[in-house]
Amino acid sequence: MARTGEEKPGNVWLRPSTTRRDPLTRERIVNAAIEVLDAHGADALTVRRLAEHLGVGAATLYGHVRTKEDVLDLALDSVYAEVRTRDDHGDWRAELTGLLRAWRAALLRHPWSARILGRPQLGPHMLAREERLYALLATAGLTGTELPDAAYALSNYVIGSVLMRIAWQEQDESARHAAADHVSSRSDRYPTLAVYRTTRDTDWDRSFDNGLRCLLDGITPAR
Amino acid sequence: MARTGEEKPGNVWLRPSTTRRDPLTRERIVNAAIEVLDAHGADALTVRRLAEHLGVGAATLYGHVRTKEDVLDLALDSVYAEVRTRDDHGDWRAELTGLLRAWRAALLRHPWSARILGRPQLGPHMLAREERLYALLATAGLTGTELPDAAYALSNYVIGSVLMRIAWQEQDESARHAAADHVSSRSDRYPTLAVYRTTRDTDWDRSFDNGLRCLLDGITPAR
DNA sequence: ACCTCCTTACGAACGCTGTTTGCTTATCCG
DNA sequence: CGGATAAGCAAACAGCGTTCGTAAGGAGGT
Repeated sequence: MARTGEEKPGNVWLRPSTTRRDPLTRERIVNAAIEVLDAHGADALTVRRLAEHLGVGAATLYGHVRTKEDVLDLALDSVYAEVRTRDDHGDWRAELTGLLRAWRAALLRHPWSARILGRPQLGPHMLAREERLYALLATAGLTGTELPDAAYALSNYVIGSVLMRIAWQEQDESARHAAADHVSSRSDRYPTLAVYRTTRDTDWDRSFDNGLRCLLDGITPAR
Repeated sequence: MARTGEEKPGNVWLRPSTTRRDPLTRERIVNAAIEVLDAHGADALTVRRLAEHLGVGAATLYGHVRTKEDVLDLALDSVYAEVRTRDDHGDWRAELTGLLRAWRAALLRHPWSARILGRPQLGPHMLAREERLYALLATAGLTGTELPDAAYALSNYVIGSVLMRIAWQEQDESARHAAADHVSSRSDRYPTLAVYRTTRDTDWDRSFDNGLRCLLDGITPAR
């Protein structure tokens, strides 16, 4: 239809694009997925909606990705890309704290990540973060099984705190009140909870740092 | 049809049951759900399959439960019922360790639980477990914000370790090998991982206990 | 013994979901 | 210009959670 002799100079701008209107790529799919996830949550990401968001038919996505789960895995690794792995404080302990805080913060910025945390991650950014974690623990002087054990403990702690935080914040104000009432109205059965849970407009970040400090204290090798 | 004059003595045993063949209850539903979940995993639990397992139509379930998610929440609380909350070691620390180990073990016994951990739990058994946790920490001498902070840290750690363990064990042998190869073949990019991850036929229980010890060391109030 | 009430059960349908198939369409190369 | 090659996609499929109107069957009054 185009590209004939009657083509006039300047028509480049009229033709859709020299290469098929910007080609669908895995990267574009993942970015669009993250936009949808951030804007409307994990449940809102359906193949059809994602395709629509890309101005594309649903079946087209399957040319670039094998399943929807693939998209989620890629999206999560993209979140891990936000974690700064180099950040020189000199002090290994300060740096480790920074790494884990950044890890947690990145996940909290994308609450839908909680739904995907429960499966093995092997993406490059995720592995880069873990490499950094191991390297810092080595700097700290850990060796043998102590090192993976420490990495395991710290990872568990971060993952768990993200999960609980998101679970708590994703229910609305009224549900939280109802939960608090539920406990305090059964103070006979839950006496200790009734006392301490009411004081629970906690500063999550401070609590996280506190627990992390405890862990790091325990992990530091005996001297 | 029955119950007429032609009814003969002894026929009680032939009639289905005096009260409608044992009535469907929320409890029966939850137990059946756990059976299906344990036997075939989280994905296999569909409303129709659950109904079939109960010898009942799918729509019937909605007379006893508002949504499928309700069933999952109830099932998870049922798992928490397996956690012994009283178990006198005298020593608070030993008891706390026992409680958290039992908590983790119960969840690991039902790997589908990992899919549900990411939402607020308010069931009676879950609350009983948490009350026990708070009570033990109070016994340990914690007060003020230290107490919920410690509970938070310990919970995070348990939840996280369950999640990671299940994520890892749910992929088959070949996938685990592929993952290990993937890392060790990129030892230029992941030097520390390549060294320590290969030694990773870890004893998960020992690692868990190690981390827990670290946490408890850090949590114990200064004297 | 019959009729009525009322709880309980459920087949069928609705609007979704992720994924596959086979055809159409657009671009590139000779 | 023509034929090859790749990309895009409507339609269909099987299955999902959930709703609705209807049917079934024991309880209680007459």
